[in-house]
Amino acid sequence: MARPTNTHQRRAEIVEGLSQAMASRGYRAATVQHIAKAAGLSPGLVHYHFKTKGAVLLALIATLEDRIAARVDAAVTPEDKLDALIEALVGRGPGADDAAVRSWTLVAAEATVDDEVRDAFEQAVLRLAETLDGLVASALGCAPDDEAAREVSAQVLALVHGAFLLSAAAPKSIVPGFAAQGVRRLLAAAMAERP
Amino acid sequence: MARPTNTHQRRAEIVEGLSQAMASRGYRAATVQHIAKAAGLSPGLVHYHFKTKGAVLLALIATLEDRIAARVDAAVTPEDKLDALIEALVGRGPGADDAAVRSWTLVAAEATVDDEVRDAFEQAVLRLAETLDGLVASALGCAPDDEAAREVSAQVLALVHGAFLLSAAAPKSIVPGFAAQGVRRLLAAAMAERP
Amino acid sequence: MARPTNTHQRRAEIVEGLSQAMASRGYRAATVQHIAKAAGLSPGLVHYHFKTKGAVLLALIATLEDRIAARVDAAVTPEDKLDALIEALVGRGPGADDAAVRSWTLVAAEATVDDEVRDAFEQAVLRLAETLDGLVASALGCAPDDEAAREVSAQVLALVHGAFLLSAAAPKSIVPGFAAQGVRRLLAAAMAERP
Amino acid sequence: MARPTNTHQRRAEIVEGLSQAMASRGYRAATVQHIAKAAGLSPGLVHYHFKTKGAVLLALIATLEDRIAARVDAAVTPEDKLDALIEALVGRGPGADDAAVRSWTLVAAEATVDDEVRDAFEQAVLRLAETLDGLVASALGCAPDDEAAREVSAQVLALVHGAFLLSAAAPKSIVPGFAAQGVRRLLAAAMAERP
DNA sequence: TATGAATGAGGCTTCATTCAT
DNA sequence: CATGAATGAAGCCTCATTCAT
Repeated sequence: MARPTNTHQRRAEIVEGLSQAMASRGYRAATVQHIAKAAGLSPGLVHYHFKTKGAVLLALIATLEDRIAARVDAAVTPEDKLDALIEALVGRGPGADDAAVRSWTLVAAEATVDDEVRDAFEQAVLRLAETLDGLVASALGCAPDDEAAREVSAQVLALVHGAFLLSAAAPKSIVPGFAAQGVRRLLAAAMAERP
Repeated sequence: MARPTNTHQRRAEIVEGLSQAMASRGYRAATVQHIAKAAGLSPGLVHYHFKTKGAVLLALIATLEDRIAARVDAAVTPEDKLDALIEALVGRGPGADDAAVRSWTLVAAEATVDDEVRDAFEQAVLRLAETLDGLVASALGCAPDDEAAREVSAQVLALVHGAFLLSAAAPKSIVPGFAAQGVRRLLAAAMAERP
Repeated sequence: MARPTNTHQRRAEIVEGLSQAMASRGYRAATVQHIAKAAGLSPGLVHYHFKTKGAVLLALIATLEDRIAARVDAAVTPEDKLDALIEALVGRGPGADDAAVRSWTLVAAEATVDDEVRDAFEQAVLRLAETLDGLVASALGCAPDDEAAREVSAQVLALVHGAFLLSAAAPKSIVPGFAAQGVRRLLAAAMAERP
Repeated sequence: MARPTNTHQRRAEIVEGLSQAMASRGYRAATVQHIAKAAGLSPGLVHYHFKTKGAVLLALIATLEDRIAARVDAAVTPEDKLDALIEALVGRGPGADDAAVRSWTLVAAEATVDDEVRDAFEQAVLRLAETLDGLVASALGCAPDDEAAREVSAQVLALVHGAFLLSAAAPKSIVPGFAAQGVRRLLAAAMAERP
């Protein structure tokens, strides 16, 4: 009798709309109008499905994290998983989504400044870091909670985030592929340090 | 007779005001009122000295770059200069200015999204990178335009930027000092690669 | 065969929903969503049964008036009827309905400002006043259209409405029971004035 | 050097604008646009001088209370003061301001529904009630904190508020002057009750 | 009848910028 | 140079109402 609900679908569309809008103008400048237009919806509908614009951003964080995790899960060996995680964060390889990677960085920037966003982003990063710890430990041949593994893991995370930030903010300062190579260097040095 | 111009001083105060205001709220949310209040001035005066809010941001980029360069210049040996550059970007060591480092990251985020800011930020980064190239080359014992040196230099830059981004956006994901150690690892690995 | 119409029931539920919603937020802030939720219905259904939100308010006025009249009718002697009327308007006694009394005052407030509501509210008040005229006249022992009776009646009405308005808007300014006593005073004074 | 401040004057104009706008449409329907237009100002300026629309309402409460108190103060004998207070609340006599009296009732209605407004309105009513206590006590020839005096005072307040509410919401139900006579009746009855 | 998604007008508020003083 | 009031465009959000199902 009643209409079938399409809330799930619509919410996904709106989140995608934010991602598109953010990618080209940043979060603050991405107006609800922009989001709606990018999703092919009316502005009012955005607020029908999300209480506030901020709520869309939180949903986007969850979506991006899921997408990254999915790419890691799809890989089989630890080496492939490590590559997949890096590629997902740097935006290369199959399944690359430029808007998504740009959004991730812009979310980080917003997290710098908004408490609620920081909390959500931090949790997502910590979950990714945990995954990364295991992959790095496997590469180094040590336990996942080994201190060295965690340090390298954090450095890899920083390198990768910085690489994308610079690639977006100062494109001429980077060269394609340098991030992946940097990760290899970090791992190599850590290996060499081991007794 | 005419009172001495204080334009230079005022502009510096306004730029510093933006840095303060940005540090706690980001560029977009830092209103001209906030800038003026942080500088102890009236809002109208901001526009007397700068045509637009964007112009203040461009001035801030120049100021931040100068400050970093000054810290590098103050160091004597190449090793010290390298440390100084890293510390300046990560916000540690003497002369550390939390607002300045936060501002630098937030400028990077804005550069991601605003063409004019990107141009200015990119130029600044390229100049810093050039300096860094030399320091890295010196550490590796090769020519400054050696490809390996430039790659490592870019990786260092990425690592450092990422470290600060994460320290601000997901503080729990990082550990103090991990960035400096990461830089050492990158250099060590690069050394090891050399024939 | 055709399913039995439940329109009557539904309309009553919606009107009651408005009363509930108004009681806690006022008429303007009571959204159709609130009304529907309070009635346990969907928003669309409100507009299926009522053309506009204003139409629900008009129906509420009629309902409230009926309810007051019913309490008066249920009483037997003129004295009891008078008490019943006052208690109904002040919201005490058996059958008291806090939401209903609050709604009545809020309807009065809306009547102050909306022509259509004023017309409906005025008619209802005039009918109640007519009843009250008779009861007061009976108490005073004079004809229902005696000028003194009508004046006292109007004063009683004003006292009672003001009592409830203040009890809702400035609760600390009133004491329970003071309104009923005030009515007695008005009647006593009027009695004393008679030759 | 700087411009002389006109904040005080502007705030008063805005408050008066709200009073005008409210008088004809109620508080909720009085938009900031309406307020600004009634005051001959631009909408943005309203928010330059008041943080929110609600803040203007709070300022209006204070203004209305002051105005009433001023009329009472201007009278000399207690009898005159009592008359002045009643006339001020019912909106008759010299200094009558229809918009102000309508606003007072509409403020009461809003107080019914908004906590912050209720607090402010309640305080204002309590201060007026205290004044009224004294005047009634003087009329009855008893102490101002005599219980009877306070009861009568509250009844007078209720009668007067109700009278105005009805005069605005159901004009046909009232007759000019009935409120003042009602007050006299309340006082007369209270006198008669005294031993 | 009933549902709940969808629309679009309009409300409150913010803010870069201008300008009279 | 300096102040701070003033403007107006634009943003986020709400909500009565409509409509496909």
